[in-house]
Amino acid sequence: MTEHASGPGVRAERKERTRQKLLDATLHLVTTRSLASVSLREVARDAGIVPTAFYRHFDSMDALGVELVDECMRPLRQMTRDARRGTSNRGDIIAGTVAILGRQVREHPAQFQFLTRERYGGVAAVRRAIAMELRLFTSELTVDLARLTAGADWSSEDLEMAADLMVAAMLNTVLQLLELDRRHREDEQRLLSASERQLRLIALGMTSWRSS
Amino acid sequence: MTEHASGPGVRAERKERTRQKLLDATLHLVTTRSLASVSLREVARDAGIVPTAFYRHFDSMDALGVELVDECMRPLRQMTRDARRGTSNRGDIIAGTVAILGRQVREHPAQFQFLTRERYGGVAAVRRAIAMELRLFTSELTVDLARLTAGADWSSEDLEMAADLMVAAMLNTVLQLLELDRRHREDEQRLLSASERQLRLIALGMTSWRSS
DNA sequence: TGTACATCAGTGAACGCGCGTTCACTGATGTAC
DNA sequence: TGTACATCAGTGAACGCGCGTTCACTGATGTAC
Repeated sequence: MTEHASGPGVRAERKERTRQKLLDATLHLVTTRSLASVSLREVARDAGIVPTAFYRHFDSMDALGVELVDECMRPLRQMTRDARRGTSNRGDIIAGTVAILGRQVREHPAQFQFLTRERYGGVAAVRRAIAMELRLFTSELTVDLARLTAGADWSSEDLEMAADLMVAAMLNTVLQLLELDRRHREDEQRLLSASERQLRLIALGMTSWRSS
Repeated sequence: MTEHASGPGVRAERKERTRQKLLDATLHLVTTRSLASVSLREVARDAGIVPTAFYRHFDSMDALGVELVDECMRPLRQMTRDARRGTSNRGDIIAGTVAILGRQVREHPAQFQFLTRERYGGVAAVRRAIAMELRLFTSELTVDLARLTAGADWSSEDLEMAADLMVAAMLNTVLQLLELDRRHREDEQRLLSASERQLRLIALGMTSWRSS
């Protein structure tokens, strides 16, 4: 095998490039419509291959959708990592997190569009994949909150409740950001400011929780 | 015209019944898939008429979808009215509201399913109709909050921010309720309890807002 | 290095199917006198 | 009340279209010797 000595080889490289073209074409098509209404033939056409060649890469559009979830989750995971790093350096966790959220949505609108639209969309396998990733995201935030509230006798149930609320608030912000993305960008700061105050409101509630 | 003297007439009654059958059939089909993937022929078949007769009632599936939004909004509007009535009588607004939310979702799962799934679904006209209704819902809650916080110098912007957060939290609860609806109902109370604590956490934050 | 064979991404014809929409129609219900 | 005509919800045949999927194929790339 040439591959072991000198890399993936020309054929493997080309295959990977086509595969990526299929994913990109689908992501592009799905910004204006739902995944369920995008056909295999459309995707193949936009990727520049014949419909039958699609099967060299994915078993079905559903399978492609699941792969696309994984790819679109990368900005979200990056966001978590960035937020963690920012936390250890500066003081204001909330301002930093919201800024990162805004930047990620601005830079990867299609990915967030896909995730939020298909979260309750028509393809069950895609729904499940997104739900799993979001559960992971919430449980990570729960752990972060546990660290931040150490000593204030929070039950794990209440920590999860608070994390869930924060994730809901952030997802709501993402949806609002995506909605205005198509009209006027000037409102972005207003939205991010509201998002920041929402998280601050929750944090403020947490300082009084149980101790009130 | 017989109608003016003795009511809608046999023909009009039958037409209305068929129209309702079309809406019901669509609502039923849409509990497992997205509206965009439901065909006119399927709906007609389930309603017991020939595909071409569909056009006697709606111009297209999109038009039917918009009508369906209106119909599905009724439980939500009822919820708002019930919550208001409960507020004036008893003391604990939050517990009452969450109980009403749980009851409405339990009694009208298909309607909530449709609204939450199509909120960011593939049909633009339906998305717009739902967005309009939810904006109305949030603005009504903003007014309620203004009444409750009278004297605590809240800006209208902050009131809207808080109302938006509460609506996001409640929608998140609705989505979670619908997810478990298909598995085990025993968790319903656990979810509603978490939802109640989330709203309480926000309310707690509001009491310290600005005054902190 | 050169040759003979294997692999496999992409091709193109073909299929049967359900779709939305058109059209001329039927026959029960409604209206006018 | 009885009759003649109008309305219109629902019928059924027909259309052209894009769909997912099958199949045998081509020819460039990879492998073995």
